[in-house]
Amino acid sequence: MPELPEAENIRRALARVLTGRKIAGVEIFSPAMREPLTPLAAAGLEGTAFAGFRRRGRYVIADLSDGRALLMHFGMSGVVRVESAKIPRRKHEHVFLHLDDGRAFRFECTRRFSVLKVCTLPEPGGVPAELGTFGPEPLSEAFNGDSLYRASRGRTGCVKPFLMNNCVVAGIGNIYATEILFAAGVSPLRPAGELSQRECVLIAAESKRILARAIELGGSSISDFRNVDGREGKFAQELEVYGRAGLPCGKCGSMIVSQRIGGRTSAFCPGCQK
DNA sequence: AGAGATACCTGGGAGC
DNA sequence: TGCTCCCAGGTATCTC
Repeated sequence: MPELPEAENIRRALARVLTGRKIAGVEIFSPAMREPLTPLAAAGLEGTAFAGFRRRGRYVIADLSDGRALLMHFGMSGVVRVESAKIPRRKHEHVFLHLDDGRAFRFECTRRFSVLKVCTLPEPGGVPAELGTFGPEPLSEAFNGDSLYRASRGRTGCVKPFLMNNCVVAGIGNIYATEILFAAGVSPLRPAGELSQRECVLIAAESKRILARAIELGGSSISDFRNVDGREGKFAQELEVYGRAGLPCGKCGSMIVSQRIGGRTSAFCPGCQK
């Protein structure tokens, strides 16, 4: 499903094919999503152009020529395509933003966990209010072992939900949190506040390495910008523990176990992760 | 403030 | 075969 690396690849692809392109019309087919789509139709988007594309965590922010922004989140099944509006609508395509060249920005979401909404920005280049509490970007210098160590002090909850908290670091989801903690050799059950500084340095470093690698591999799967479903990204082949419960660990041979932590399925290797 | 539970939604798979 | 049940996922919102 789309996580940060997939959102980054979607951002890059949209920037390539949509920057400068004008919206000619809005067509909504099924308004019910995480937030209703109906306001999109009344937002007066006709005639505005896509000025640029940014990303914050798993959100992609499309800056519009009128100073507003189109905020998008892909939930767990969101897919965007830019192709002819004449291609018959797929079952779960909920909205078309018609473009001035006969194509459409087509938003598909099977499980309706996605977000697509128009936002005002607090200042030019700022982020919509709902993203204001987000912590640092994992690939930025602001996120490092020291910052993670400081943020974790006093936290009694498990490290895995801590790492998945957008306010701590933006955009790390279940799959990548699982893989990062395996690579760092840290059990997902460890209380965040008990991590050593050295472990925080390792977790931050592995976060950057794994996310950068996944962005690199995700890029190749969407070259034609048709199918941006994260499940088809090549990083899936490099997962070491996620989805491998019951199978032997590739490093030590121990059985990978699965446990619900913070309401999420978590796979880890009891031999490698302490 | 922080932690945990829950609702939202659909398709796919397991089990009967 | 068809039915029911459960699970997957991120986030907002609720309670404690």
